[in-house]
Amino acid sequence: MSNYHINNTPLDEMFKALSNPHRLELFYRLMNCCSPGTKCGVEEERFCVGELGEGMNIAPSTLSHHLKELHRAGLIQMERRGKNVECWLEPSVLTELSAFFKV
Amino acid sequence: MSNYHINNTPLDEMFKALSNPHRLELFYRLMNCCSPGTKCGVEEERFCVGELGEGMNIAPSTLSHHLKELHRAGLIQMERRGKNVECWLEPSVLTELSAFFKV
DNA sequence: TCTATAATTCGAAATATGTCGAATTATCAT
DNA sequence: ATGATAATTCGACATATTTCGAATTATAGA
Repeated sequence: MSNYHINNTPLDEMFKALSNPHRLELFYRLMNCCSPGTKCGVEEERFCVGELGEGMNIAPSTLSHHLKELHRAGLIQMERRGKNVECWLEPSVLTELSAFFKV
Repeated sequence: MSNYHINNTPLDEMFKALSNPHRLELFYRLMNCCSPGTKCGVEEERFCVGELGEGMNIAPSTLSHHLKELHRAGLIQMERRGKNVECWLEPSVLTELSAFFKV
């Protein structure tokens, strides 16, 4: 049986986390803000939960739930800073996912 | 909104197809048989449905269902040859999925 | 044409997921 | 302390998914 893991998370759980359109959108937003040289490289400018969900038309509780799923799957990082909780993405996750599909 | 598609399939549907352990296993088996130079490069030696599911302990109807899902998501190819239905994987799918995660 | 094999379709049942609103917790500013 | 803002937890409900067995279809061979 395939037992492929990335950072101790079974790969199918990672894909499950990415299999919902809202969650994929959230992940995608973090992808496009955390590239080296752009926004989230700088710690002070990470997205907080509320910002991340802007324009997505989902309840705050749903947003929270989705981000927790992404976090549980090891896809994103979360950390409270004051009233906000900041989210970001470790580039190594992208590298390893990319490598999985590498021909 | 993220509208990332690969071959006309929304990316979240591809990940949904890969989000089930059995389906991921099936996909993985095809990945490890269709690399250039190995098995499935040669048309005569592609896996058929029954072979692909060997040892997975799922009913034939379940196996069929899962492969259909992978096919609907554009992840694998299927074609009847006699009594069997052959399955294989186009390398371009791997390339594009890998590219999505490329930092 | 009849039989065996490979695979699919169908219907049903159990389980999981996505979503919301209400209540709660955490933190900051006054 | 009190109030305001950000986020989470909880419970409920509707919908989707996974799985099976039985019935069906497709094909090859005797």
